Amino acid sequence: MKQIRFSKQRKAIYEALKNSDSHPTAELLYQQLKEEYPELSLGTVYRNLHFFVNENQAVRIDVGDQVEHYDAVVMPHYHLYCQSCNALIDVHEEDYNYDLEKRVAKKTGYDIDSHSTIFYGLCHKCKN
Amino acid sequence: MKQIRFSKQRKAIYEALKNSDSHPTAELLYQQLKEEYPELSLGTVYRNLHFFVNENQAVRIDVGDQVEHYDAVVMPHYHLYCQSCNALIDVHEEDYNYDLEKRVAKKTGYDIDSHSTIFYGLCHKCKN
DNA sequence: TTCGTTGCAAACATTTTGCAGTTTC
DNA sequence: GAAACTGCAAAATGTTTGCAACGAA
Repeated sequence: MKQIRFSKQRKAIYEALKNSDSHPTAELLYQQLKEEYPELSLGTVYRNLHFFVNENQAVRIDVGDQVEHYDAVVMPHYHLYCQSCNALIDVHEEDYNYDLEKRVAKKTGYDIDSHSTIFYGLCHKCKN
Repeated sequence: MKQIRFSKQRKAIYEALKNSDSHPTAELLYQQLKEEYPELSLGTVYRNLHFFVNENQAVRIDVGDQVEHYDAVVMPHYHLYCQSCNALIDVHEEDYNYDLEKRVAKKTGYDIDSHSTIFYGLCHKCKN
């Protein structure tokens, strides 16, 4: 049984992630945290983000822009990816459809754990 | 107005993609085509896949395994990504929900072009 | 004191790109 | 013949990793 330690880097990375609603990448968190922890390394950010995902303290979101986005909100929800400004935005207004998973599992015979749905389009700013 | 030319490489890549139902990556198509076209280059495969996506002759599917998958079936449909064997499989049994897009567009005020939903779980082989 | 965690830098994997030569129309 | 396309190889990008030093419990 592996012991878990809470380094100040780990705490800081988690706080920064939790306080962000922009679904930041490792690089973004790194840039942001470097001001307060100049000795911080990008590898540490990656390692901790993976650690959080493993511990169910974060989820990874892949929208197809070649970078991993992370979210400390682990409750399943949908996202909009703005094709103009590349923002990744929560969609609170539509409930995550667990029923769809059950229905597809039944119809297909696959075991289904979860699903990810991402909307592509334009955010409020960019639609004008 | 840019003229389009149909090189034998372009035709071969498109045929290979169309005849595959495994949602191949550029690398996979490259390996497969190299037998018949030993001089083929990976860059050409990438360039053509991007070309097809631009021309709406293919779509890119991102499942979070760090590689781009492509599909010559451009009609929107869902996919299952098997977390055990990493296969990417079509889900024909559930209709693509255009209504969801409309509903979310209305509720959120975003312009929505499309959405991607990927189910994560286990395929028939791997669930046993 | 132990061993989990870090910083650093090198390695790795995937995708993109510049350029000279080739092919399509 | 013009310009789109290719092959090649180098560059760019994003992520992972080995290792010695550090630090949390």
